[in-house]
Amino acid sequence: MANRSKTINYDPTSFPPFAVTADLVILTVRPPQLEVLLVRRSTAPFAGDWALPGGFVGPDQDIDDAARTKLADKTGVTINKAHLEQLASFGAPDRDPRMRIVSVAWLALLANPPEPTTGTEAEEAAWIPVNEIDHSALAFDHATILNAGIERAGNRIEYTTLATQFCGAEFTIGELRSVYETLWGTKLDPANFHRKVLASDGFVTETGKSCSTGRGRPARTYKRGPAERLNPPLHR
Amino acid sequence: MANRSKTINYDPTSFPPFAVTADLVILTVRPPQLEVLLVRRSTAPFAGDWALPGGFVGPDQDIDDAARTKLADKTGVTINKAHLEQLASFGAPDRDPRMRIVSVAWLALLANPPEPTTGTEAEEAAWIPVNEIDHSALAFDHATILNAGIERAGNRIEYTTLATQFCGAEFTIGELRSVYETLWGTKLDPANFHRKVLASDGFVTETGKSCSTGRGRPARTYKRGPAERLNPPLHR
DNA sequence: GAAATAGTGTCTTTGAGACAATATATG
DNA sequence: CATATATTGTCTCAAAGACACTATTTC
Repeated sequence: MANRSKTINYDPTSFPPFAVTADLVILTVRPPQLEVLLVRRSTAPFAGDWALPGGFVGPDQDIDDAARTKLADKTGVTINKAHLEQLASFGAPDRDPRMRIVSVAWLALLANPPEPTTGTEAEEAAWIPVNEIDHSALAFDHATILNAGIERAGNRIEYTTLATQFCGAEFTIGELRSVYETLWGTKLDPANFHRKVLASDGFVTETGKSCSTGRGRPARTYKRGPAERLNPPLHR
Repeated sequence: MANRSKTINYDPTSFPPFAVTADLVILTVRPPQLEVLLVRRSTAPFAGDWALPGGFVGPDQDIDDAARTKLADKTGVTINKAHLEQLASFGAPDRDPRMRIVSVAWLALLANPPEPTTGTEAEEAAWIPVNEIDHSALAFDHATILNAGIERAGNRIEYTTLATQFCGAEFTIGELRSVYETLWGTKLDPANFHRKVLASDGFVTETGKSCSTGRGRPARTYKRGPAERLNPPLHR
């Protein structure tokens, strides 16, 4: 192969190989907590530490397919029921002590996830509230990746309708509001939030039904609307 | 190494290696045109086609360092004079016919760049107006990457002060406006734009000087302010 | 003076946010 | 009834955009 650069001038097949992994920040909202799916590592390095679920990308596997597969593998949730987007790649030379590994990180947003399926694997997996996580105890550079995922999720719901991905098929405006409050760590005015959501074209559509949530007046329920972008956006 | 997944269950050192490249979308604004730095490939595959500048990440090289190095190599511009951020990674198995290559793409924003330094390389390099590019003629999946870069740049300048990266050290409000108009492909009201920029705290700071731009009343000049985020944001 | 660009003033509309008021459930 | 949540109404303030107007240059 010809050189493509003066500064990096070699045959890439001649040096120790890179491996590429797909690592996932899988978030769910259980008000008032934001939770992330973590696995406990059973082997070195970082044996016993919590880590993001992830795995190597196969030789003939598309990188998004690796992410989708891992998501289904860990949560039993197929891609049509969740949101999955690429987050960023992390590739410091020493981020994994075993070999050179570049991690392509993904962000997944999920509603009402089942308990993690540890069945076929030796690893322990669990939903952990993000504010209970000791970031310095996460394996590799996963604390950095987790932070990037949480920040991205908070930003996304400002301009897109993705907050509904954290709700079931039918939900109340109050439930949707608690998603925002959880991700943003703020309290929002119920009255103003209500009006803004209904005014945002295509954000939610009425089901015609109501549901009692325990105390208080029963709320009307809604389902996801056709819009993907929020117009106008919501502000923290 | 232990298995980290049921679905992907092998020793990554045992399969044909991945290579990782850093590919750059280097943009500059020469009103009324947005231009990108492309190199003409001299070898197969895609010999003779235009491609994004890029190169392999070295075995012990941080992925951002590979991007910084390539940027300096191609433009002679050091990182302090430009903005560089990670865009996304592209890793379809067949995106490069030679071998498995995952590309980490980066976005660079530059003002008044020198002509590309083709000196030490055999490759032809040139600034090409993006609306003159035949996307189907770009090598690999670089059309996709280029589009992602242009879209990202347009979004970034809504919420951040990065538009000033396309201006020289001192610039007029009109020059700044033409950056927005070029990236967004719209015309903005000069009066409202002027007021909004000056009202946005820390966006620009006065130099006290003026400059004549040919015809019309000479404009005051400004330099970049301390702010990184735009408050309130600008809208298209 | 005509044309061009810079910069200011002002009015209208829209959305954000505070908060009062009403509606309907549970205990 | 007290309390809690849902939903509607209303008022105020800030920002967006339209656009008239003034300022200062070149030709």
